[in-house]
Amino acid sequence: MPSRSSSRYAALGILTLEPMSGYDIKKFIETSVAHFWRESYGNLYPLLNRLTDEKLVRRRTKRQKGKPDRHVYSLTDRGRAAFLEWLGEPAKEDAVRSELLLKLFFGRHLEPGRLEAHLEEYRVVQARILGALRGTSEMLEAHHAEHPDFRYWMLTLRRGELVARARL
Amino acid sequence: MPSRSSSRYAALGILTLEPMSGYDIKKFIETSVAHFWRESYGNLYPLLNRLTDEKLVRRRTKRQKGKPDRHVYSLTDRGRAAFLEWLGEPAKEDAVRSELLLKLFFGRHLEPGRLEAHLEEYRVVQARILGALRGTSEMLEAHHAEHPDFRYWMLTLRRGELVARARL
DNA sequence: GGGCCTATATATCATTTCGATATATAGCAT
DNA sequence: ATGCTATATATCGAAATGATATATAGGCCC
Repeated sequence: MPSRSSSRYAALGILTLEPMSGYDIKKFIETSVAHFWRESYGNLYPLLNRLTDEKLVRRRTKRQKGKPDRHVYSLTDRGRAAFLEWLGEPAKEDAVRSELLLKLFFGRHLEPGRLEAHLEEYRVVQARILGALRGTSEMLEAHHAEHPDFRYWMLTLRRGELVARARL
Repeated sequence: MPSRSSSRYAALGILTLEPMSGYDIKKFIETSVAHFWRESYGNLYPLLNRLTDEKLVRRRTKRQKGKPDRHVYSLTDRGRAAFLEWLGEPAKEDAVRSELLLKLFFGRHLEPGRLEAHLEEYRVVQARILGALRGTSEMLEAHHAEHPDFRYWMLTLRRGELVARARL
């Protein structure tokens, strides 16, 4: 088993778009794939160091006054190859962990009102996410015509919300 | 922030049903909530030790010939109280990480056939999960009439599969 | 009856990941 | 003046994963 985590490929994939700093990568994730992918700094920064050691990315350091040095990472040929190889392999099953469903599962122990409150809150969160995503996708349509895939995820999430509504 | 992981409450919740060993808990998870919750032994065993130290569960050891000692854990009053408190709190957002969607996101780099192959594989997996779940729920309906909640998740998953089909 | 697989049962280990916190400053708003 | 937000990296403990080790009973297959 390679056991290489998919975090690394997420980072490499994002670097196919353009060279970025760790901070940029995090920002990019939050404004595009946040609804199905998350990264923490505590994961990202050590990861970028490892990728640099393995020569999958190249680091260039820019000194800045006031702020810490800015490390800009760009993909190497080896990095691109590794990314493409991963991309072609079948996707691993998602590691799902839904606290909401867990609470529903134990709903018998809950006084009736609470359960509905949990569900309602979930619905609100879903609606908020949907709204945010709609905003992003509109922006992307305006700026990046080259990503026709994007509608897939919007569809996915919209259906996700329908599911949430139906559950109520 | 309490930062208490929900793993502990999953374990406590399962122990509200009856006293069990770590092995039993794992088995229970696999045959009931597997489609939205997973636990590994590497997490579960240390967790049970911690819960014992915190007096949220009580451990009784039964010697067995051939097999290792069997540790049966039962919920204490404090454990039950902690579980109920957690149950009443709003559910945290799910930590989603979908490798499939990530690969779709970078689908531009993929030769056309591959993308469909990923999706098709996903659909097959979804169908398999659905089948397994149907089996479990039928069994539960026969044996445990006290859990009317169960239909929720079956609905949830069935819709999940519809979403997957729609995505294709 | 020998070999193999599955189930029972706990434990540990390296690696990943999360979540929180620390540090430092520029710029904007109140 | 004060505080908030954005920029930017880094580290730490705790939690979680996935793999592996150990040991044996019982069933199945040929």
